[in-house]
Amino acid sequence: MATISDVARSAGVSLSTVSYVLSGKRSISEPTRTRVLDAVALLGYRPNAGARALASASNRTGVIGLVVPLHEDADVNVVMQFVRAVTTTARRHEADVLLLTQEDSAGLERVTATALVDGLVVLDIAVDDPRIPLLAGLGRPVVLIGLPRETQGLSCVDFDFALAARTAVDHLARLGHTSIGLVSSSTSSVHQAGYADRLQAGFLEQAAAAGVRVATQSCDPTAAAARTCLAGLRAQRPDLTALVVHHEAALPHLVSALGEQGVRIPRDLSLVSVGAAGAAAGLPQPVDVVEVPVGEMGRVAVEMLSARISGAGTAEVRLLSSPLVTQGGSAPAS
Amino acid sequence: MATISDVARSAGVSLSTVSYVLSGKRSISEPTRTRVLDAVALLGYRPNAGARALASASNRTGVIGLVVPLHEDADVNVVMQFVRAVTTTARRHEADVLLLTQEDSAGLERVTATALVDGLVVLDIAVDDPRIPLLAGLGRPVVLIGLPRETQGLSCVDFDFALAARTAVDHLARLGHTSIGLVSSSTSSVHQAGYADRLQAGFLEQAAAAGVRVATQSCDPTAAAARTCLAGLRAQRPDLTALVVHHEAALPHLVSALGEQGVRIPRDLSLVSVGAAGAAAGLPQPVDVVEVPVGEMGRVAVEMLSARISGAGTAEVRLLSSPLVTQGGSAPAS
DNA sequence: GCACTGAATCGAAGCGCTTCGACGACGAAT
DNA sequence: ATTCGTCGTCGAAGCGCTTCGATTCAGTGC
Repeated sequence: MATISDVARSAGVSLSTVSYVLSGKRSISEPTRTRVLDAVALLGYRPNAGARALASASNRTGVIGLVVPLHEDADVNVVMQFVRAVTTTARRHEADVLLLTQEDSAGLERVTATALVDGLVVLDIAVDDPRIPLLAGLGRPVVLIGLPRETQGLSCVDFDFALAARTAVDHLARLGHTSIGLVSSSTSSVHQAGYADRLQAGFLEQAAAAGVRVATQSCDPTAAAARTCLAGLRAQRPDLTALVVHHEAALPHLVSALGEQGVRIPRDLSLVSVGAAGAAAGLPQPVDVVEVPVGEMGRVAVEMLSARISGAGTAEVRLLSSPLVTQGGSAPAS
Repeated sequence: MATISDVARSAGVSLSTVSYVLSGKRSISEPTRTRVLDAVALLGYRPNAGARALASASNRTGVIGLVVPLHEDADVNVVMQFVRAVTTTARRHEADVLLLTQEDSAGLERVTATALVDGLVVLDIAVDDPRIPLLAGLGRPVVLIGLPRETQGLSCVDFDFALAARTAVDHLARLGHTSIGLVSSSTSSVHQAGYADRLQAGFLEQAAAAGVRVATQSCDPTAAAARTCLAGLRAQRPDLTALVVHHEAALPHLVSALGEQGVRIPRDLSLVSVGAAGAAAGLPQPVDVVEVPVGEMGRVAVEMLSARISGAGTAEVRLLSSPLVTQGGSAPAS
C-alpha cells in the first residue's frame, strides 16, 4: 500500500502539501495540485482510515454501528429493510456500517470505547429497554429506532402508530362502519416495543370518538391461528364489517382464511392493514394500507445520527406518519 | 476517553509497561501487573482501536467485511442466517463485522485499500462473478460463499448440492421409486450462482445410475405457480411417485397445493426438500429434508478467513454436506 | 570477587496521517 | 522604497499505540 509520503516523494512536494490537496483545507496552486493528483492516481494511493481518524482533530472514523435484533421473532423482512436503508444512507454520508447484534451486549461498549464507531443506530427499542442507561453513558451520539418510555436527552425515530390507527378507524367510520375489529401481533417483543399498544390506544380512542364498536384479538402468523382469530373477533362482535390488521406476517393467512370462508373484500368486509412496505402485495384479495415507512425510518435515523456526529442538531424525537392508501380494500358499510 | 498514558501515569509506570501488561508479550512482575490493571479498571481504559491497528506490526483492525446481497430476489431468511453466523463467529475470533452491500461495488476497494477491514466474506458468488478479478487484486484475504467457475487461488465455501441431490435420489430409489420429479427455483440469481445447476446435474446423474425416470420443473414462490408446476411435472411424467424440491420459498405452496389436491405425503407421494434450515418446519404435511447448513457455511467462512488473516492456511475450496433426515416424508413406492 | 545471565522496566522510534505555525515570494498599498 | 497582506508551501508536532533495543538489578557459577 502506498502511503502519503510515497505520494509526496513522487510528486516532489511535502507531506503536508499532499494532505492539503486531498482535504482542500488550504489553497494550493493549480500546477502542484495536478502533480499531486497525478501521483495519487499513479500510485493508487488511498489514505489509511485508521491513521486519518487518529490524526484528525474531529477524530472520526467514518463508521457507524447498527444494532439489529437477530432473535427468532424479529421480522427478517423488516430488519432487512432497515439494514438496507441504513447502509445506503450511511454511504451518502461517507460512512460505513458496522453490524452489531442485540445479543452482543458488550459490543455497544466495545465499539464506542475503542473508537471503532462514531455513533450508533439501535433498532427494536423496548419501552423499558435495559440498554438505555448504557447507551446514555456511552458518550457517543445514539439514535434509537423505537420509542422508550423516557426520551429525555435521547434521539428517537419511530412511526406514529397511534395516528395510523386513528387514520384507519376514521376512514372506516366515514364509510359508515360502526363495528370494527383490530388484529394485533401476539409476540412478546412486539409488546415490549410498545408500538402495538400505541396503535391499540389510537384505535380505541378514535373508535370512541366516532362511536364505533370494537373487538380486538391477537394472532400468530399461521393459517390455523388466523381462523381462530377471526372466530374470536366474530364471537366478540358478530356485526363486524371492517378490520384493521396490524400484523404483516399474519395478514396473508387472514386474507386466505377470509377467502376460504367466502368473505369477499370489500363487499362483505373492509380491511385496512398497518404494516411494512410490501406486506400487502400479492394477496389474493385487495386491502387498504397504512404503510409503515421502514426505509424512511432508517434513513431519518442515519441522517439524525450524522448530524449529531458532526456536532449539529440536538436530541429530538421524530414520529413519522404516512397516509392511508385505498386500493379496493374498503367499501361503504351496507 | 482515558489513554494509555493516563494509565501509565496513574500506575506510576511507563507507557510500554502498560502495553506489555495488556498484551502479555513480555514478562511483568506481579505487583506491577496488578497496579496497572487496577489503574485500567479505575480509569475504564479501552485501547483505541485505530491507534492499535496503526502501531501494531500485524496491522490488523479486527474488522472483517461482509458483502451481502440486498436485492429483491435474495432470500432474506437465508441472508439473515448467514449474517448471524458470520457475526457470532467473528466475535469468537475477536473481530467485528462491517456490512457492505453488493450494490456498493466500490466498497470492496474502499474498505480494503483504506485498511478498514482485514479481509472479506462475500456472499452470493455467481459462476462467472464479475467481482472475482477485483477481489483477487485486493491484496487482502477473501472467502467466497459460492462456487465460481475458476477457483484457482481462491478460498471458497459452499454446500455440495450435487451430492445432496444424489443422496435424495438414492434414498428414493432405494424405496422403489422409479419416477421422480425435481422442482427448482426460477429466479435468475439462483441460476447465476450455479448451485441449482449443480444440484440438477447430481439429480440427473444419480437418476440415470439408478434407472429412474425424471421430470424437472422450475417454480415461483406463489400458490398459483405451485399448482402450475405440479401440473407441468405430471404432464411430463404421469407416473411420478416422488419429488425432490430445491426451493425453500416455494415448498409451503407446493405442499399446500398437494394437500388441496388430496395428495397425501408420504402415501401418495414422497417428498424430499433440499433447503435452508427451518424451511420445512411448520408445514401441514411431513417432508424429508437434506438441510443446507447455512449457519455452518457462514461459520466455516469466517474460520477460513480468520486463518488466512493470521497468515495460516492457504486458499482452498470446502464443500460441506449434510445427511438426509427422514421425518415421514417418504415411503416405499407402492 | 567477577563476568554472565535473565527478569523487569524504560525510553524512543515510528505506524500514516492532520494540522499549526513559519517562511519566502510577490503584488498592493502607502 | 518600504510595509503589509496573501498565497503557496514546508517542517515539525502529535494523535494513541506497539515494539525494539537498552538499562538496571538481582542472582548464578566459577
